[in-house]
Amino acid sequence: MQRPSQSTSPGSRKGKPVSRQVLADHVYEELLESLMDGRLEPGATVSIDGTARDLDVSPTPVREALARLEHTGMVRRVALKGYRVAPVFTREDFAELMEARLAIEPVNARLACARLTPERLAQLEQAVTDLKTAPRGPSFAEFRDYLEADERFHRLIAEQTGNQFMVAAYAALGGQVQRFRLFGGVGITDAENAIAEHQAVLDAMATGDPETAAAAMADHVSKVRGRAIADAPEA
Amino acid sequence: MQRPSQSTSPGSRKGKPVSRQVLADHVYEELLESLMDGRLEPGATVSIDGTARDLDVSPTPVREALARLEHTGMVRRVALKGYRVAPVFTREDFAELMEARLAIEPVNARLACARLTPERLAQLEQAVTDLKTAPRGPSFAEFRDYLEADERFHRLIAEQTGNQFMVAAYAALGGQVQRFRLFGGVGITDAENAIAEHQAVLDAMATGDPETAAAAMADHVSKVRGRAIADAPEA
DNA sequence: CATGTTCAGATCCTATAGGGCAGCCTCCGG
DNA sequence: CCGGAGGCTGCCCTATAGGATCTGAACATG
Repeated sequence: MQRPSQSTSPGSRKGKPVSRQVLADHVYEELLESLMDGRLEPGATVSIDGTARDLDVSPTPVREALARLEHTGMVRRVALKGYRVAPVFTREDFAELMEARLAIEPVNARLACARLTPERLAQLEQAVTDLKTAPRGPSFAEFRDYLEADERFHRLIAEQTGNQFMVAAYAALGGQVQRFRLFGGVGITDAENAIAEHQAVLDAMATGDPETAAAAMADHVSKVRGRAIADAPEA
Repeated sequence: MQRPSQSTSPGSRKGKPVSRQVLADHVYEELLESLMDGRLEPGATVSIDGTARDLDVSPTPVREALARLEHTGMVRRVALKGYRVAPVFTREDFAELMEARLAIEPVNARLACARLTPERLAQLEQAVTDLKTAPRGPSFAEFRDYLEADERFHRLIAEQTGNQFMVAAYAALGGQVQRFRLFGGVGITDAENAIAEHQAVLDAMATGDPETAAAAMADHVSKVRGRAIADAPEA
């Protein structure tokens, strides 16, 4: 067994026991990254045994990781048939996703605004800065950082609400957004507009006016929806 | 192995292949019911091996079922330590939960109102009727049906939005509500008021006015919050 | 009495084995 | 040429075994 067998070195006595991981956690993260990066295309089957061979583990941790992933909507499971990557978004799916974001994200912005600390504000500013400086080339590897910064901005706002349930509700949506941008045919042609809208949200939150922040977020999500529909006229 | 070995009888040729289940599904439902019913109290450890012995299965399906349950927030996992039932709600947790419901459920009511069919309306009416007729005795077994009808009413509205993401967002909250009512010290002292508010939501939806329905739902959730805080003054 | 140590049981975690089912390919008879 | 039977392979699902780790209690020691 190639178990890491952590802390066999007798020297580091006070080695941080921070959230020790097990194989299933690594498999989960590996699969999640593959899904986010697009290495696993929509509709592709995710074989338990095959994944286990690829990652050089037994099927048991893979099964556990996939059971968790199923709840995120990234993969779907059919009993006795196996797992497969969730199919591509239709335009209706995208409309539903944006409808849900419109219901949740402005509320997040309002709540986050009320309990904003300088430290958290700095994190948001960093995200917007990363958004501006990230390369936006045509290949995926080139705008990977852009998407990551985008998602981070929204996730930070959700976390800053301090409301665990709003975080959970957003998490049920957040992963889907990035996946859609990979496979929905919508690239980042809207980068300039999106950056300006993110900046507007950030400014409103820095000002400290919750209603303005909520309005800015609603405006952003609404415009993202409009641009995506315009960019991807096909099904 | 006591595998069901479905359709070994040669007679039934076209036996319906209705969503074949596996052991992990049964274990999942069994654990979920135990959690909802309160047989598993908050903070109690859920041993993988022990549960496997109780249900007379091997630990593998139990592990898969618990991995799914973890994502619902009903149980928490610590690596190399095991699973335990999520702790009791604090008053802050409850306030957060109601805040999240206030953000989501009125939107659900508005969306559901727009695409209401007679059949779906009948389902909602049935839920309200069940709410009125369900016994409301002091013991859990007596108001189990009441809680079930309550949860069903809200879930139906979420499903009637036709928006899979709103359903997912609500599902992240729905289970928590029932659990809180079991352990939060709040019984169903508010039954009469709650029934009237549900009826108001139903009437508004039947009328077909989305904004009135949303307002009625917001009013209901808001008042539930107020009553719960009044009923449970302790931590 | 307080404190550190040891040990045993329970538990988690992973690997491996085997049963059963579905799809695919080949082969053969019409 | 074509359709079906049969074998083969891959996969899912569950059980079982064994190593690693944690917990709690008994016990020794200052």
